[in-house]
Amino acid sequence: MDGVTHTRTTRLERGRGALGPALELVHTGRAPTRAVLTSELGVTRATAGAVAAELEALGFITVDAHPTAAAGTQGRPSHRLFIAEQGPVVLAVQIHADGYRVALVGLGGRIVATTSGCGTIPADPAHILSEAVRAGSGLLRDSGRRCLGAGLAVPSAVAEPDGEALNPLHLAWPAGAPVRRLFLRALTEAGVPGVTPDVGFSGNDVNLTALAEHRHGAGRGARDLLCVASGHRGVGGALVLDGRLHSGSSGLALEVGHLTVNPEGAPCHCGSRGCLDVEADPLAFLGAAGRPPGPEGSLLKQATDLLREEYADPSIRAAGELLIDRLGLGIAGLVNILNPDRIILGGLHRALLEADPERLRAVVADRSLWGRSGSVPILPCTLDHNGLVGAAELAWQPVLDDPLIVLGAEATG
Amino acid sequence: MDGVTHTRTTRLERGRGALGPALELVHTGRAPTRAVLTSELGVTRATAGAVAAELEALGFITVDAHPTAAAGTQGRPSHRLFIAEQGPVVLAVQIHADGYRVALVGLGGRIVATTSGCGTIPADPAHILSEAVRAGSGLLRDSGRRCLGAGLAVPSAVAEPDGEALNPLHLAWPAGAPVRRLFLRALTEAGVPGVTPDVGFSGNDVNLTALAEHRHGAGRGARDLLCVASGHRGVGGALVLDGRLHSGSSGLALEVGHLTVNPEGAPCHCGSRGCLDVEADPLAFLGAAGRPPGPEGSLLKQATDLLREEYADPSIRAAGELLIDRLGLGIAGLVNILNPDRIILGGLHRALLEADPERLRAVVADRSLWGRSGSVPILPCTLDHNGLVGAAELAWQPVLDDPLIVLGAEATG
DNA sequence: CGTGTTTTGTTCATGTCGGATACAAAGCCA
DNA sequence: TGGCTTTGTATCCGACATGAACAAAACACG
Repeated sequence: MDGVTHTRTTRLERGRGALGPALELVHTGRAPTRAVLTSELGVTRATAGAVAAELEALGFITVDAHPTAAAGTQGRPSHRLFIAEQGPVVLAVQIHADGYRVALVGLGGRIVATTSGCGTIPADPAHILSEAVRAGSGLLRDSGRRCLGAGLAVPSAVAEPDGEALNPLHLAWPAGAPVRRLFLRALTEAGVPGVTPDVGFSGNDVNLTALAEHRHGAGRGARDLLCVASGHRGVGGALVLDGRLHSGSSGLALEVGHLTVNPEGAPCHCGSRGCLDVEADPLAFLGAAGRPPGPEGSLLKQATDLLREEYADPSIRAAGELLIDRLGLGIAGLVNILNPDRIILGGLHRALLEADPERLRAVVADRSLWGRSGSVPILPCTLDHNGLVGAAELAWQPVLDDPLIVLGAEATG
Repeated sequence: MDGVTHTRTTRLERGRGALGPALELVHTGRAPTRAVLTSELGVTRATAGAVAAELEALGFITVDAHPTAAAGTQGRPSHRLFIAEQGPVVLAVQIHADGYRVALVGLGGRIVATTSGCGTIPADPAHILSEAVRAGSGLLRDSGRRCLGAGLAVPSAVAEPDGEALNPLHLAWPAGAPVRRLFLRALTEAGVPGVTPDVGFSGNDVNLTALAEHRHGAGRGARDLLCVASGHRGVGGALVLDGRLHSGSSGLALEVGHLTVNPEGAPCHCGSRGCLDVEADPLAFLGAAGRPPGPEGSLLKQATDLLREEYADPSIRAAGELLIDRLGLGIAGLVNILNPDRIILGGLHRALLEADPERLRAVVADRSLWGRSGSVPILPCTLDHNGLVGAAELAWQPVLDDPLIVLGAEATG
């Protein structure tokens, strides 16, 4: 029927009709049935039916043959749409202080297969990237799935457009390592296919956490989503605007670690004092609690364990409240500048929020300018492996923008 | 029985083809000829020709009948596109501390006619809005132009979605005055037509300055544009992302006045100390210069006159450098958070930049995190009446999004 | 139990929009 | 004057969404 089609994309490219929006609805779990798809897209049943048929033909979804009627509804039951069991995936790689993790991630942010490697990260980024990509390539072979792209998360700000890791914190990597290029080369050498010639995206892990949570977690439905998180050392931030990551003109936006939250605070390597980076990270909490970091477990784990298990201890509680107050001050400043409609917190900050939700919300409300802004919801992150899922989102994005590009790339797993 | 559904326009509305983008190109001066329009839109000559013909039929543009060849070019000379001489306009109103100003603004941000009224602003916003709108209505009658909408600029943060002036600085208005509703009512009573039922938009004046400069001034071509300005008291900010004003989820974004730039500084009404609002506005400069404000001339005028005429005086220079350092600190913080690709300064800050451009750029580069971010261009605003032009942009926006809506509204000036 | 009612899915004719191509027009250059 | 280059236009066609009519699959109710 509808043939091979498709000439050139114009510069007015609107994302090729309703296919892209439809796939995005499926991806974010907002299209459980054809009927919902119809209303969400705002098109006629005819169009939604055609779109669903095309998504099925492309292998993204399956439609149940014999729908069961939901209880208490009238009319003909709508066919349900499922993400295809053996549908395409993307390869996601995350580098962290203790090693790497690789996953195949399907539509809907579903982790299909995952593996990881531990050990100290060598000084040459190419080594660990190659190792991770080879591991991912093995997962791909085993799964028999088609791969549409790959994404990378690193614990560093990533400069656009070249994809250089500017401050690879707590890795032995040189500053400015061209991680995107190295990742691309590793993919090419391992023979990992993709849908576009420039397959392979990279991004700093807090940015990707925000993206993942926006699509599949605590940020669902938010228009302007602010994410603040502290994993190991330092504090990171990210902003999703209208469903797109705002990473600034050169990829360096939301470096929130150097907001001043304690004028008499500790000196920071940025030259100032009392930056969020040194006042509200796990090390700062352990210091305030009078528990110097021990050898076992990451700083984050030590700090969150303390918060979760010993918050009754007055000195721990005092340290927690101190950090909450500092964090709240920083967040209030961000609220005044960005006026997001939701804030989500990860890592240590999630644990702080869960230890005493009211205090943090009160501080933010108190220090942000307008009462209305003070009522912005503050929630904990909810996804596992959200950095990894976020890296996958980067790779999925071109497919969501135009699902038909998969026709151009011939590749099988 | 069937098919009653789907009266409404599709939610996929992409802005009706290439017409909107084409009008926007004309509006921003990037479509001088049909040939340029063709390449800028990325469509075929046939399409661009049809689009230009339609814009001409709608009365937005005129096409010269006998193009003159540009020197040194080969081939058939392209017909030039002009904004129609007697084309439609929008009504722009700006309220400021000393009165109001009204203008008819055509495509391209061209002020076609303007008038103003002086005097103290009465406590009831409805009065001055009515007076201004009546003056604008008179301008419209005299001009004989068709009016497509109206926009309002006020010196206050404006809360969305209701359009309330939260902090009408230096006006006797009550906080929370529903200026959008009052403006709409004044428009209706004066019989000013528009293209949509909810004609009439309002916005804080720094936001609108940013919008105007982005479209027609120093911000042309920037993708992420940050604007910081200080007019009378306090400091305002605004951000344009991808050509759209980012005003936050409730219209309160970029309230940059309460960034801390001097931990030992003066107390601010927000409860903190050393906020940009009280450390880098005209009053702060006059105080630092040892010149208490005099009775004649606005604070802004007194401050900028001092900067422009007496910068050789060491005490004036010292005060200027002090404010530049504080401003630079605040801007550096914003650069770290927003990573814009251009910054423009208005009001006092423009004068500070012009007094010593290198110092400000050096401070920002020094305090922003990455050298690359430090190289962000910092420019002075260039437009006259940029708040007024920005208010007009708000009114033009629906037309730029879909030029065909003018067909639905029957109205003549 | 059969008949309406409601909701969903599909088929087909229609219309709009932009692309592709061929051709015409309007200037340079020799 | 005849190429050469660039721009504008006429015509055809494909892509895609609409709208209406029809078919299908459930429930409601006498």
